[in-house]
Amino acid sequence: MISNSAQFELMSEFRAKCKKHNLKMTPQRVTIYQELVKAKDHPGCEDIFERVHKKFPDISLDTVYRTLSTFADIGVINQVEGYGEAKRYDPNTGRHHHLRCLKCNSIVDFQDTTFNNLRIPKSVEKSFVVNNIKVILEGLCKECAKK
Amino acid sequence: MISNSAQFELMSEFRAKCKKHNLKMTPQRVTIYQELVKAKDHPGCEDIFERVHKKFPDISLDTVYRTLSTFADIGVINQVEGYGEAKRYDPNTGRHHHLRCLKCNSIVDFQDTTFNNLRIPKSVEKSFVVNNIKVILEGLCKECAKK
DNA sequence: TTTTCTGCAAATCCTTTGCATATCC
DNA sequence: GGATATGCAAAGGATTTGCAGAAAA
Repeated sequence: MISNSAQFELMSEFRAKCKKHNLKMTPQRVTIYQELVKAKDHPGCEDIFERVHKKFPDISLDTVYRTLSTFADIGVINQVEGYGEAKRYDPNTGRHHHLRCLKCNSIVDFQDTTFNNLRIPKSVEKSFVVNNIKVILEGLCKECAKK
Repeated sequence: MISNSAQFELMSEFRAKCKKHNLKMTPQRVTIYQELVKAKDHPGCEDIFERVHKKFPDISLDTVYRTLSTFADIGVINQVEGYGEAKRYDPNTGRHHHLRCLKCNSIVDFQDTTFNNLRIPKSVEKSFVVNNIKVILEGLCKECAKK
């Protein structure tokens, strides 16, 4: 549960970040953000739309799409797996890790012994059967970093 | 570059796995698999289709979709980020990690100090600007593991 | 008043499905 | 010969886009 003061703080941060990026405060944006903060299930656009729609029957689905995308752009929220992109496949079924460029979407394999030997935390073992550990480094590849 | 003998070995493994899962060997499947093994770019369905199409002009796009999906099911290849699923968002922008259930698609946050303190490998630093490290444990959640 | 956002509708992209025919074992 | 795979066409789901009117700064 989030305390009232924490919620208030989140809300001011949100307003500050919007201001910084010249985003106007609209009731749609506020409602969507509030609904997001409550969510513990890493919801998709449709999920958020359904929840927001109860309080705000006139909101349209594409506003939710646009808003979530904008929020992610300015770092108010994050996108998680999946990325809404097309499926991609890897013929290398051995242990390895990925660099993922956020700009050009390239994925490059790399090896690292520390990452290979990560142990599953005890606390996780009790509630989850882990098949595999993925380590993904997200950022910019050499070419994209130049620009 | 993959040596001829390594390529031959991959091919026998491939045939063995197909046999085990009662998959027939068709020229489409062989061609798709060969094209995949050569790929270093974690291609999508459309990519594979274009490459295969040059050698095999009669192949259809949906065969490629079906085949790649089948290959992933039997573990001949792996799906990587993205998963072809809808976008999902996380209001928690702080450091944390994810458990991802492969069956029900739930994503649950967890904390772990070891994972929090992973260092970016030196070899990576030279060729990549890392924004964030993601650790994702994939497997089955408690409910799905029961079945 | 100017810039930005929203809702609507249409378009686009990715993926799956049903079915008849062709192919593999 | 029997089971399975393929190609075609159509459907389905997710996401984006253009545009005119509405709302925020």
